[in-house]
Amino acid sequence: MSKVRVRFCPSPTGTPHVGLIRTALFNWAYARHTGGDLVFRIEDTDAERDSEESFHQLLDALSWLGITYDEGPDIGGPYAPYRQSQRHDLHNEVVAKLLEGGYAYEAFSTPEEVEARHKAAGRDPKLGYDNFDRDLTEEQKAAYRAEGRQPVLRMRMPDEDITFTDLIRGDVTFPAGSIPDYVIVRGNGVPLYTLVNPVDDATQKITHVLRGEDLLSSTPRQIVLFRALVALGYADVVPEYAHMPMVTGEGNKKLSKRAPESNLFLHRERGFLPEGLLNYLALLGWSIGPDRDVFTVNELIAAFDIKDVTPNASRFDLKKAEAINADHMRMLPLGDFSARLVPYLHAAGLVGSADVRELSPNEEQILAEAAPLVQTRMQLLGEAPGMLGFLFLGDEQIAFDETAIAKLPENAVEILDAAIEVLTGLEDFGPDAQQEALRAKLVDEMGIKPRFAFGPLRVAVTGRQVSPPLFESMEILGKDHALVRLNRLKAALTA
RNA sequence: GGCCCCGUUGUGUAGCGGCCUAGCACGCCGCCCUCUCAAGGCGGUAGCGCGGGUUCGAAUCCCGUCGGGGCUACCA
Repeated sequence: MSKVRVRFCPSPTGTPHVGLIRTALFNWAYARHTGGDLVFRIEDTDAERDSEESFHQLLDALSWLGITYDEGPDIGGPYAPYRQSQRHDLHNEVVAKLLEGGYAYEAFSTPEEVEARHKAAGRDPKLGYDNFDRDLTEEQKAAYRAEGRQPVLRMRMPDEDITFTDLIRGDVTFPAGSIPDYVIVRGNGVPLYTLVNPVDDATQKITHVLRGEDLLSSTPRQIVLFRALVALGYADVVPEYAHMPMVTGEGNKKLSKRAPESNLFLHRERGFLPEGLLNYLALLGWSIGPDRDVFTVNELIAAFDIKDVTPNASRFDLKKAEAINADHMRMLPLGDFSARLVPYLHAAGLVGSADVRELSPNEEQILAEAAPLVQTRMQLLGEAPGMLGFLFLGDEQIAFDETAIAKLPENAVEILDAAIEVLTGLEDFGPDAQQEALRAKLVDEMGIKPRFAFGPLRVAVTGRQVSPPLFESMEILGKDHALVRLNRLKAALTA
């Protein structure tokens, strides 16, 4: 069997969408699994909507996720160019051949005329194009031209059922006559996606077209075109097709570009790990095995087969995505985990650089000691500033959370006083020593329940109700700063 | 309207005629652990859309039906 060649061919409009990325992921996983090639092609055929910014976002997205391709606009390859807008000569050449061979023809009818004919014949006016111009004589065409009409080019659909075997869904048949002759070139001479996509797939020797279900119904059209391309020598064979289920949002509507959870970069900003997001996305329509849903990229590649993808649409569930991401955070070696927190801490203004290697010795030390405290307490890297901010801020910068203050016990000041006294006298400021001493005083002697005894200290030190473990946190801050903070809350409460 | 696709707990899935009194994960609820929150442990909640067949036996096969989705552009 010849080498698998798949492609990912987005049009550069808007910011990358998770559904789009899932398509890229499955193409990539299939290529890597089979030892084939992934072609990255930009379908910038629609000058109105396409943007260079969007193109760069696509590159950014793939690079962030580690979805590597073997040929593409930025790295070249044997079937260059990889931007559709640069392949017009080829497209025009094919168009000429298609016309010449009678596979396509010029059509002059306006939509209004088509509709009028349907009505006149008592048919549903919404039926679509009626193949009226199929056999126009040269005289008729000349007459239309004399009126100043610019013809579109339409593919001549055969009067027969079209069946293909979808790798995910099995045999799919479209009855003869259910698809009208469709437009491949606009009146202004610009070719459409319907032409250009199969032509590029053919000339770039794509063997498997793995794409979204929304394109399922355009497949018979493309197969007809492909057959013509084979006859004309542009293609070797009609590729295999697989239509992946849609990713839906609330309700069951397809996830709109508007929905925040569709925006890939928003997930990155919130602190998804690429491997976590990839893992979750792979779960949308695929599973690695009966009792498992967390896996590495390499495990995905080893196990992935497009045939195992389910045909039913799946809903994007942020909660589950975050849970999967949390698992990946815990799988990270500590050093790696720490390093990945840095950009988020930096974005919040807590450290001087987004690069671990450029942290100050002090920042580096705090991070090294604090990271293990929070690795099981976070689902997203973006939670780091909230969780660890108090360690990087000065004592005076700690803002006491209002609801945290409100929940403090009546005798908070008394507790703080006792704690200050106990801690001041401590030689060993390690967490065990702190705990032992504080428990003896607050819990055993004063008879306060642990959760109330330590609450005020937590608020004093971190400003919040929820934080990393208290004693370890105070150890990182050091005795002096811890005491300053305890006194500071006491002052605030007695003021 | 026409054509096509899809239908297992709230969500994602496993299931491929008997292993299913339907498994796993997320979610949700409870308990344990516990300095908070997590993590971890234990337990609970909830499903084969419906109706007919075929079969000794159906979530699994067939038909119908209902429901959801996609396409139906000189967008991609």
